[in-house]
Amino acid sequence: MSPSLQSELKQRRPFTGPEHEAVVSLARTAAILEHQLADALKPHGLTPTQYNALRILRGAEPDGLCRNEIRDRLVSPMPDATRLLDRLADMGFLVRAREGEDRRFVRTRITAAGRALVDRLDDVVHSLHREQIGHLGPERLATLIELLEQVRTRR
Amino acid sequence: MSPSLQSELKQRRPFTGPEHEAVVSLARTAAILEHQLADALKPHGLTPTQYNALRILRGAEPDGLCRNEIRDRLVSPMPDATRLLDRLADMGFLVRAREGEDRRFVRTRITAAGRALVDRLDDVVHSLHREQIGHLGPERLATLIELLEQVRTRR
DNA sequence: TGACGGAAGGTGTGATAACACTTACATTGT
DNA sequence: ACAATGTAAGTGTTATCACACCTTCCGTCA
Repeated sequence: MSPSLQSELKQRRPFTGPEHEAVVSLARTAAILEHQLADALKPHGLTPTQYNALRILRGAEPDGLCRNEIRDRLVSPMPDATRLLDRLADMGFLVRAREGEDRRFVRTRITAAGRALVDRLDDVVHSLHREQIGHLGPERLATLIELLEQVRTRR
Repeated sequence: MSPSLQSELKQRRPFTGPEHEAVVSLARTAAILEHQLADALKPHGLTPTQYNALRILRGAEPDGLCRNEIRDRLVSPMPDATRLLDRLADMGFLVRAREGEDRRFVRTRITAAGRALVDRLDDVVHSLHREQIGHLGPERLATLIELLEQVRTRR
């Protein structure tokens, strides 16, 4: 067991096992990184999830996406994507319209303002990422990415 | 770049670099694991953060802890620990009292009911952890733990 | 001693997330 | 044709989070 996380959390008793420590370590690391992202985005008036949604919509240009498709592509699963998009629409960063054959679908598209904002944030977020995790270097980054994928796919 | 996460999120354009992929991968993996934990705890009426707080208080027996100490030990940083503890107090899982010399401190202690609940949840959570991440085996777990610690400590 | 800064804790309020439920439309089967 | 089922989206409500501000209390030092 690594003594460091234990002392970080000032836990008296050790973890019940390496699985425990790994899951807690993963949760804590992700929470710290996301908190830093939230701080970086706050001056621009976006939350991490909102930024994520706008990025998804930019990537889906020029076709746009329906609500559930956006929901499924979000990094962290979110019910109630409706009101997430409502807020972004209120801010003028996306527009929605029922169009096409199947009238159940609402096509959501990023606006010019939304695209400009996301483009502007690219540098901010990219440099944050480098700052957060760049010190690992290519080799350890590759290992980390591989391990995380193995966690998700249970391989 | 791993093709898998890209296809998971159905992103058309690739990540801007390994740092980007690693951070997104970390966030997504942690979100999935936490969501599973939330599902496992829901039947017992606790959120992951509440469970975390109760675990901390159990580990701090018999002295208890003050509010800020609990806040700092939480896996994911949380302002407003006051009302987190309020809810747990309302449920009868902890008690608070001003005692001791310095009257600014409020000592928080887990109750018998709270302790019984956390004890009962130990098995649930432990088997969840094994299910979530046990397939990696000791060696890869150790590597993962080490890498995550290096992310946090920027080494 | 008493003014001040800092720390611990709490409160008010708005924003966000989570959950159950409802509406609208499309498809399938009889 | 039309009821049954399934899917997309939205709504109502509650719980929780997050921020700014306030109160109490301790320690320090002029």
